[in-house]
Parts: sequence; structure tokens; C-alpha cells
Amino acid sequence: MNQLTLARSSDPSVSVLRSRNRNQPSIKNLEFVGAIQCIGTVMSFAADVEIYGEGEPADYLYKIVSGAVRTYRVLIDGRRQVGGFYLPGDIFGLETGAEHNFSAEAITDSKILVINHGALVARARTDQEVAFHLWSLTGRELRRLQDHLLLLIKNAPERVAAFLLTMAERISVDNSVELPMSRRDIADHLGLTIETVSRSLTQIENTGAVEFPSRRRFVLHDRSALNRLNS
Amino acid sequence: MNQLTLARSSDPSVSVLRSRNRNQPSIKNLEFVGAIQCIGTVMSFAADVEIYGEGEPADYLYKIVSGAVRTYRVLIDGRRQVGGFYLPGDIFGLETGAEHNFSAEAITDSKILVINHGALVARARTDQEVAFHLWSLTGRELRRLQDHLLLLIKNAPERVAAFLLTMAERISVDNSVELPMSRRDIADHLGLTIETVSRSLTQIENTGAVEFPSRRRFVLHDRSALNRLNS
DNA sequence: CGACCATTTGATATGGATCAAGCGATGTGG
DNA sequence: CCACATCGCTTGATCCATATCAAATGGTCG
Repeated sequence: MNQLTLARSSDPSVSVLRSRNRNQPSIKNLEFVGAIQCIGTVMSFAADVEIYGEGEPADYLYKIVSGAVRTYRVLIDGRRQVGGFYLPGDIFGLETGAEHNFSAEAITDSKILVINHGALVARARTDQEVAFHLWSLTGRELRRLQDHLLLLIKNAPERVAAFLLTMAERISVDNSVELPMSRRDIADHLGLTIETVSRSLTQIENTGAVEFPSRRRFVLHDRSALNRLNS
Repeated sequence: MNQLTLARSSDPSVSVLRSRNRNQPSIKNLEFVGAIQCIGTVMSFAADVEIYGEGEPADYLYKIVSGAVRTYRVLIDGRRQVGGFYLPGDIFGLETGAEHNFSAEAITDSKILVINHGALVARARTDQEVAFHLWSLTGRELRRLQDHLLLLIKNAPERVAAFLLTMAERISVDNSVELPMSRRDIADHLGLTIETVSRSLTQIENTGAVEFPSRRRFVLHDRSALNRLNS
């Protein structure tokens, strides 16, 4: 836990706007965001630091350079829904409304390209390629959420198997996957408890479809077996 | 059950493209879709007729003139997730990808303005207002799904209360709401069984927050009580 | 009127939550 | 360098909300 994290926990309203002043912007940078060439600033966020909060103005969007991010919402009683995990190359925080619907936190120490939303929208006014790209990013996010919705009607081992498959597709290095997120994050993403996630994992491991050499790393042995478990 | 429905159940691949030939296009029509002026055709769909199927080319989008529509996906074992309900004035079937992710069916007999997707996108190339409108429609849908995701971590009475509130906001006529959908549709939307939906409804009715003079109609007596139930 | 179908209500079963304890990796201080 | 505290995770025991199975009700339509 670093200074930033302590600051955040004592004052939940702290946002990227404040964190921004404490982290040093590293590089002023020209970068491609897919087809979009735009100016952004790469910033560093320590693990568990808030990047933006639900309800805050959606003035920026974010592209992960390194690290990992979770977006989430919490109910008053503390139940948390993790909406998604974002990995290097992924873009998050893109909203069409004026405010963010979810909060976002770095999972591990991360470097993130912060892009001015208003400037991009202004550009979209004249550049139809930018406009189309923004639209398709929103569409991709919509599709991801639609798929996730379907996941939530499955049973526990099916949800966990689906999660492993998704992660394998996104970040496997010859079938080996390093998970950046904790069991709690996974549980809150899948709508389960950590105990149920843990039990499902051992259950799946016992089928031989995957193997966990360590808690945060797994090796995919039989993709089709996992696909069968998936539903 | 009419002829169309029977045809559909015997051949699940039947799509709007075929239904289109059987239903009579009613009016060739110039219509506003929000800020978008565009040409579309109003078509009639009988209750339970498929409008489009998951995986079919997303060549059209749809604006409801009258009636109601559900979008849904099914798992191989028959479990169904109803993604959303669409009511007069609502637009559905807008995708950024080439194919529909969900299927869509008329809930009741419906009149629907069918709009050529390609033509609209072509228009968006030159008209930035059209482009922006398409984007914000996708964004609105994304936001709706994000909210629905949060609903799915709540317990049964909370989900049902949230559903009643949403419907009341959308189609109440001085606090009275006529529901177009069955208990099964509601259950599959909320990730519950019809029995649990039914029990939750009677439980909520017993608090006095709402009253059901008939099965498909309810009167909202105490919105804040419902809000409290909601979480 | 009678059949049918959607819905409600009741009884029981069960998957996952909750509560509780154990374990292993990591880090810390003596 | 080892004893020990801590933390994240696993495993075990029990409970409970919701699913499932079954029956009753009531509205609708021929």
C-alpha cells in the first residue's frame, strides 16, 4: 500500500483528477488508438488506485499500456459487480453520456494512456473515420456486456470455465496464463463468492482441462474440454 | 398460435427475411428516428413472431410504432436470457458488427418501422448529426445493459421491485402500468423462475407498494417503498 | 359449459452462500 | 536465518434462497 492508496481509502471521492497531480505524467506522447491518431499522456497508477469514480465527468478515455484495470459498481450494502477487466491494448472509460457509469481501478501497477474525450469527439465532427472508430469501440463494449449477461445465467463451474477460456484467449503465452486479478475480483465479476470460485477451479483442475502451477497462473491443457464445461 | 408462429417453431432458422414476405408491409413511410430523418417501412408482426435471429446479418434496425418486443439468447440446454424489452418509440437491433448478437421477437402484435442499416451508415458518413445519433443510441443501450448487470447481483424481490420501477417509468399512465410481457419473459429477463417472480410479486403487493387489479396490470401506490425494496 | 393455459401457491430439494478452520506463500523482526 | 504474523486462498460444515416438482386457481376462448 502506497501513499496514493491510503489517500484514496480515507477519502473515497478522490479521483483521477486528483491522482493525476500526484502521479507524474511520464511521457507526452503521440499514439495510435486503433485508427485514431491522437495526443494523450501516459500516466502511472499504483495497484488498487482509483482511476475514475462512478458519476464523475467522463472527460477522458483510457488505453492500457501495461498493467491491468477493473471497472466496477457497488451497491449500498457493499455487494460489488466487476463489469470488466482491461489489459494492455484495451480501451476503457469511453462513455456517450457525460458521466462514468462505473468506477475504474488499477489492479496491478499500470501505465495508462489518458486521452481527452472532448478533443476526440471534436475531431470526430470532421473526421468520419474517428467518428466510426469511437462508435465501434462502444459497440464492442456493448457486445462484451451482452455476452457477459448470458454468462450470468450459467452455473458456477460453467461461469468459471468461461472466464478461464476468455482469459486464455486474451493473454495466453503458449497456453500459459498469468492472471493479474485476485479471486475476489473474479468472484465479483462472475457473481459468485470467492469460495465458490475456488471450489469450481479445483473441480475444473481435477478434470485435467487446466493446471494451476501457482495461484495466479494456469496452463490450458484441453481447450475443448473447457468449452464443454462452459455449457 | 398463428401460421407464422407454427412455421417458426417447425423451422427455427426462419427469420425476418422470410417473415417479411408473409407479413404485409403496411405503409411506405418517411419518419424521424430522433434526429435522424430516414426512409423506412412499417411492418406488422404477430405476437411471438421472430423479427430477426441471433447470427443473422444486421442489415436493418427497428423502431417500434406500437406493440412490444423482446430480445433474447438461448443456451443449448434451453435456458433463455431476455436481454431487453422494447416499447413504442424504442429502437432495437442496432449493431456495430455485421451480425445480430440477440434474437428479437414481437411480444404482442406489433407495428415496427424497419430501417435500412447500410443506408443510415452511409448517411452518417456525410451527416455528423446522424453519426452522433447512431453512436449515442449504442451508448444508451450499453448503459442500459450496465444497469441490468448490477440488477443481477441483487436478490429476487429486489430484482422484481427494480423491474416494476423501470416499467412504471417507461409506460405508466398515472401510476397504472399495463405489462405486455408474460411472467416467463420477466423471469428470463431477471434471471429467475416464474414461480420466484410470482412469489416476489405477491410479497411486494402485500407491502402495499403496488396493487395488481389483474395479472398484466399494476398500479404503483408507493414509489419510494418500491425504491427501498429495490436495495 | 368445459378445456386450456398462465399464474399462483405449496412442499421439497439443492446449489451456492455463509461460517469456520486450515494451509501455504510472503514478508518481518529478532 | 529462523520463528512468527499476515494475507490470500482452499477446504470443510452447515444454512438458506431460490429452483424444482406438484397441485390448485382462475381467466379466456371455443
